[in-house]
Amino acid sequence: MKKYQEFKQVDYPNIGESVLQYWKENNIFNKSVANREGAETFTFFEGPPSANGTPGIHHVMARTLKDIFCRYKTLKGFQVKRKGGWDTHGLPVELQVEKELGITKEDIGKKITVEEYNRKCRETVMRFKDEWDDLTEKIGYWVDLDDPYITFDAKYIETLWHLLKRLYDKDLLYKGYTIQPYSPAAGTGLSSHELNQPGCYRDVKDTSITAQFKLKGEESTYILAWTTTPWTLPSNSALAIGEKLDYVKVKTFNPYTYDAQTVILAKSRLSAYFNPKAKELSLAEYKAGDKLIPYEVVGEMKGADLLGLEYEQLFPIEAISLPHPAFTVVSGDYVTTEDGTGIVHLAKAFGADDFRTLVQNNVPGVFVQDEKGNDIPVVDKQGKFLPIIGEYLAAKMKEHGITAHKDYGVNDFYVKNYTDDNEDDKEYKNTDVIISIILKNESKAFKVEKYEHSYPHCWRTDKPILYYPLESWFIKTTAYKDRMVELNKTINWKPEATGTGRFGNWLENLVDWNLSRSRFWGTPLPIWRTKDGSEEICIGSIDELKSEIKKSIEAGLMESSPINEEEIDLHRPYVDDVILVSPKGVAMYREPDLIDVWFDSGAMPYAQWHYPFENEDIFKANYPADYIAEGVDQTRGWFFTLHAIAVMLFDTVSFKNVIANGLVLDKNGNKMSKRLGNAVDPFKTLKEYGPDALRWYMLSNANPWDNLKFSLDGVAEVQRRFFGTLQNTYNFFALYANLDEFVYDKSKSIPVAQRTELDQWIISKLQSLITDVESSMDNYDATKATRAIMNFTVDQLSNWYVRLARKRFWRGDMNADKQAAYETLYECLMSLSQLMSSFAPFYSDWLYKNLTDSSENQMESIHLTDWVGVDASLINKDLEESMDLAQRISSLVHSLRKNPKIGIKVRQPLQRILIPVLSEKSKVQIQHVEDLIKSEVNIKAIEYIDDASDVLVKSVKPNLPVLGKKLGPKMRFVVAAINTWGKEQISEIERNGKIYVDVDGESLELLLEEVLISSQDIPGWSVATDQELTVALDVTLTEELKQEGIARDLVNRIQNLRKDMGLEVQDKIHIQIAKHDDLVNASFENFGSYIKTETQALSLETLETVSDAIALDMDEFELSVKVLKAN
RNA sequence: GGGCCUGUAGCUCAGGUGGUUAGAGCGCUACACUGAUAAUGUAGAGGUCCGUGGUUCGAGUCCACGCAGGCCCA
Repeated sequence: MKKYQEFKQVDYPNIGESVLQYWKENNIFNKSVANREGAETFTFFEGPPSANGTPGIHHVMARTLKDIFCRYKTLKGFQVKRKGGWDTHGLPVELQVEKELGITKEDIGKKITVEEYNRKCRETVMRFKDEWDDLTEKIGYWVDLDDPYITFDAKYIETLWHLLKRLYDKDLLYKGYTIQPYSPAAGTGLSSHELNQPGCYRDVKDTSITAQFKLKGEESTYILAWTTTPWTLPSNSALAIGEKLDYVKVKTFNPYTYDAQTVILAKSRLSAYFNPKAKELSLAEYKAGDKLIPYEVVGEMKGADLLGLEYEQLFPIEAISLPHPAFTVVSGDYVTTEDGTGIVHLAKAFGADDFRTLVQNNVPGVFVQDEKGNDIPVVDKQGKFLPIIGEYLAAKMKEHGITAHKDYGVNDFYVKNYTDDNEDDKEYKNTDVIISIILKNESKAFKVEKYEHSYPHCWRTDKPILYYPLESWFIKTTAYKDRMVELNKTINWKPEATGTGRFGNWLENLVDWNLSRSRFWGTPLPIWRTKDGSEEICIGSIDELKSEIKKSIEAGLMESSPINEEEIDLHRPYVDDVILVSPKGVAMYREPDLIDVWFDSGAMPYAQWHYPFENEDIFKANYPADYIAEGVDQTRGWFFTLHAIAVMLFDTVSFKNVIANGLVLDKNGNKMSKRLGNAVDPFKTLKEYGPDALRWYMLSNANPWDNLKFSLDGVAEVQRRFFGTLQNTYNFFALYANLDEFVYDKSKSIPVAQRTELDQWIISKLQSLITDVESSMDNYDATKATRAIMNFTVDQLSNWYVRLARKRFWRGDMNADKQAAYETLYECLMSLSQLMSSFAPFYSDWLYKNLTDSSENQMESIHLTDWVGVDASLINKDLEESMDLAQRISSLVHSLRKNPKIGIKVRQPLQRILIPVLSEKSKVQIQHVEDLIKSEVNIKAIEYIDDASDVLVKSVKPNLPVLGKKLGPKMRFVVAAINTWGKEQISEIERNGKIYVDVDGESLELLLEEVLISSQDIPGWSVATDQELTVALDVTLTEELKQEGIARDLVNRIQNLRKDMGLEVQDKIHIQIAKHDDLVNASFENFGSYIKTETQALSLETLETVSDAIALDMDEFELSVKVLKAN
């Protein structure tokens, strides 16, 4: 019975499936958590995905990255609870439902009730859960899928309400407004997502005005500002300049009224406003009506010089006059001179930049008061001017005799075409045009023209949108900005720059968090208000809601509770039907907004455990997280909301270590998309390559925080090179271990110190590998860890250890040396299975089982084992250096042998190599591995050349890093001098430890350690060198060497014959050979026993002739040979 | 427009604190090995280190300005 299973070929996908099955049947994941009960916790937070779409290959990346550190920490002895989660709210779900039902947002409440709509959302959002779970399992992402948190769950929402109330109680929740895209035609705000719908941005021709703002206290001097939205001009309350930009003062005439005037604009915009042909014209000779308007630059200044200048309000309407510092010049960092005048007109209500700039400068905006005393803009929500402006414009039309396609009443001044008036009417004039004409007539317009630009439109009504102030609820994150910045510095970000740069800068420029969303499917804002806004209540729990409902029913405001007590649902429409009663006995209605879904996910550390209503102990043991990982696109999303809530409410970080991973692109570096057809199907890839190679490829190919150019060829390469090599190594072990009936038994194993140097070396290398993997993983660097494991497996273990030790496994019967080889290889494979288990969880477990099937005290799975750390006593750096020399020397000899001038194949033994040694130490180091080198490159002896021999030629070069610090600019002279040195100077510095060099008449002392001495040549020999190492090869072929070469050739040919005959490794043979020339005959005579041993021949006969012989091609000649299988 | 990331061989990527001749794997070419064999080894060819300036005795590495691609935000 075979102790170690052997495999002809390996079906990696099948390993994945069968190991997965085994895990399920034996509950391995649960055990891996349960086994660590009572141990220190390592906390991981799952950033919830949304299951309303199918998972892609990038999710394999993200989920693998999450998985590996949890597995690693489990091995290290921590208990790692990982609760899965689902993100279920938000616009994408709503849009998908609307698409499927063929409805729009307007239809909600009309064609379909909110109740039905939300039920549909609830169904849709988990549609692909099964597919997600399937992928999660198949890639080996261990996370609790049976009891995940779900953001639409009433308990989950209850925690959110609790958190919101805590914010409310700290005065961090307030109602304000912000400038948002708004569709007057649809009467709703638009999300940036809606704005990014194809076709939203359209090229339109709008009337643009360069308006003239008259400076106070100066005669006819104007600042020019350009706008594509003239209707915002009545709301102007400041002008912005760029402080570093250059501006000019120009004397000229108004092109419409021909009045003499002085204007100010950016210097680089001169040519856009003035015809160069007019430059030579004299101002004095100008006559009103002349087409070419002369101009003269009369002053120049920086933007900073303009700051604080005051000007007259453009539309002097009493009701909208403002106190100082309105109508002054302020600084705006976004001002450019790409178009316009380099001066930007600011209207607080109609631009986000405008709003921000004016708030920063404490400049009031143009607003009027409604009946409640609230500020409202002069444009109403239907998109038309309030009568207060309408009256003014209507009066001005009359005054200037302006006629249009219709009679404009005070309520007709829509700022965009929301009326469906016929724009093709010859007399058609919109509000922008009317404003332009008024300004032209009043000498307040410098230039009016049609301007084509891209402007966003409402995707539902096709009408242009407005940027408009909308009411919103905010979290006052700015109040905690400094603390957030401070605590962020304690977070270990991978990569670091995302933490300091992208996230750090974001925190530095923090604005208050706009929580409000005007939608249907999401967490409702738990705030109820009286109609006049004077009283309000924030509800923080279901119990509180119930008791407030009770009060309200008692007060007679509701007949019964709209909330189903049996099955509590806190969504709309039920909460909207709840009317509460204020302390003064007034009815309170819920603020209709839903909250930003990012609050949902940012609250998961608390809500996943229904804290503080339940599970306080679990929460406390698992907060904050030790580790999280998500895409870098989440920086201002999940990473921020986690951080913000934690800092504001708990004064702590939410996570201590975080990896922000990059994107998965296609192999050409393009974004993957289903539409373009370059998306990689994860299920198909898994089926073809299995989970381990896929995971390994993704981790090892590039750092996770860089974008990954995903290529199936890369996966195949990992599979072949790494897994294939490892599998070959295992198979090699299994084949011979089974033949020798070797079974690993630690208690009987030979102490490492008694094994060969090769064994000691690979064990030492293995310890170094463990150190590397540990430190990489402790530093959240999986790429380094996987690369180190690969290098060890392929280069050290397989291509050096196994290759050199091969014969020990198959020659002769079981003995101590053989046992040591088995044990060494076995120990390496066992260690590898644990080291790689985090990254390749399936294959490693399978390997572990194959290695331990016949062992008595095996664990059920590698994932249930304890981490076997480094045994420092087994590290032998000296030996590692020796072996490194052996590898390099062998490589040099190989390169010499295949040099065209020499051309002697490895099978032909050679007498000796010569190695110059500069110190006794390096000589001893090489001597340690002499036998290995000799057998590897097939030479009989190594001879050393040291100072005592006169054939050694040394060379010297400067030790630049050392000398540079000492000499600085004198370096190159000294370097030049050193490069001319010969034997004499070298021996002088070696003898005295120093030497003097003349530079420019100055004598400089150079020390021995400031130069590097190496041997580079042996006169009369072919040498090969690699850095300080030099090897010479003796190519003399003696008779005996030739005979041995022939013998080896024969062995080689007979081994081929054996294989062709289909013989098993242990089969014995008889050999008959026909005699050839003297050299060949002598070879068989002298090396007969060697040939017999190697080929497992019982006899070797040399005969005059051999019947039924095969002609063996020996390159230079042929031999008649017959091989018979022994009985 | 702003912030951040990336740019090194045909491809995928390494290249502490600046140091003489910039590395690995894949691919390619040649050779070798043939009891790990649908494997493997060795060697070779292949580079304006995105560009331009600067700092320095010396720059792939540090600084500035650009270019190209990407992400996020306006």
